[in-house]
Amino acid sequence: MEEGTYKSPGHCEGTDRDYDALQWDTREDCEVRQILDRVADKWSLLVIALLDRHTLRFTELRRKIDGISQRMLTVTLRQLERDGLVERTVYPVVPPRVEYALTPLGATLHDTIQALVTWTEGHQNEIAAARAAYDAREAAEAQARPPEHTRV
Amino acid sequence: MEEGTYKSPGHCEGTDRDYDALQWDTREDCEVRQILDRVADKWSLLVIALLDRHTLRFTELRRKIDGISQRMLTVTLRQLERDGLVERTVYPVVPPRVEYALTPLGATLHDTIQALVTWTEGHQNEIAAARAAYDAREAAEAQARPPEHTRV
DNA sequence: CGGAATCCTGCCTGATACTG
DNA sequence: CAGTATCAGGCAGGATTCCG
Repeated sequence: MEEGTYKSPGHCEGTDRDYDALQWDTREDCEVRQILDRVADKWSLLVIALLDRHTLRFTELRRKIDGISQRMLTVTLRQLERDGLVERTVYPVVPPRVEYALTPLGATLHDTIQALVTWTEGHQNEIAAARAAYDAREAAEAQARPPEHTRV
Repeated sequence: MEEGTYKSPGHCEGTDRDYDALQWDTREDCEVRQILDRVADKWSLLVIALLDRHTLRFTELRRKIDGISQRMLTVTLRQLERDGLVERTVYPVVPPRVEYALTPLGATLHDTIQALVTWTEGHQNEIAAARAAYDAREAAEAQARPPEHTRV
């Protein structure tokens, strides 16, 4: 990331204006897709969710977000900071102390993200059931299905 | 992906019960994290957002979601179907016709996701401004910063 | 403690060919 | 059309090391 290098994964030069309903994907300033990719990021979402009002230190975040590598936490925090969603405060003390907190903008996003978390918590049982049903169906079909050209 | 192989990226055996505030990350049935990773997926989010009431065919989704590979669309749709969020209907006609639509459960998720999309659309300018400010600050610091051990 | 730098692996994309 | 299969190439991300 040199400086302001938007690599723009989405093309942006999408000239297909035959969209009738929704197609904010590529067009519509094109930035929406880019921001959405950031916001809809696995790690970003967790960081935003955790920074609900209390500030957290780097290691605290690392510990709370099980499975994240220190590199990805760094990268994620930098991105969120650049996007103006998270504020990074460095205290020039002997053991370095860096605290992260949501900016006012980040706080508004937190509400939305929290809704997503709440939804997930409230529907995990239904999803688990759907998965079980799907897997059972799959297994049954695999059973009944003749081994077309399964070989071996 | 053999059949029901939950590889469980999150450990689940997290025994650190020193969490005081939020730590739904690893514990709390542990499934929340897994589902959240699915829901907070770049492609899943776009698919759900696009399937707002109208059903869409495979190719239609592919065309609307610029940048997605056919493989990832297939994978994403399968996962969403397994999670009971998307329903896949196959019409046994000569040119195969497969339609995807949100299930009732998926529709409830759509509302939440739509809120995220709306937030993004409504704040893209602020984010763009924050990025510009951040980049300018970075550039200024890089300018003023002495080339410590830059070599060459 | 909070990173930055490096290496290295694995997944994703993109292209192509083949089914039903 | 709606996939599945395969291979090449790139890059995102994990693990490790070292520095302020």
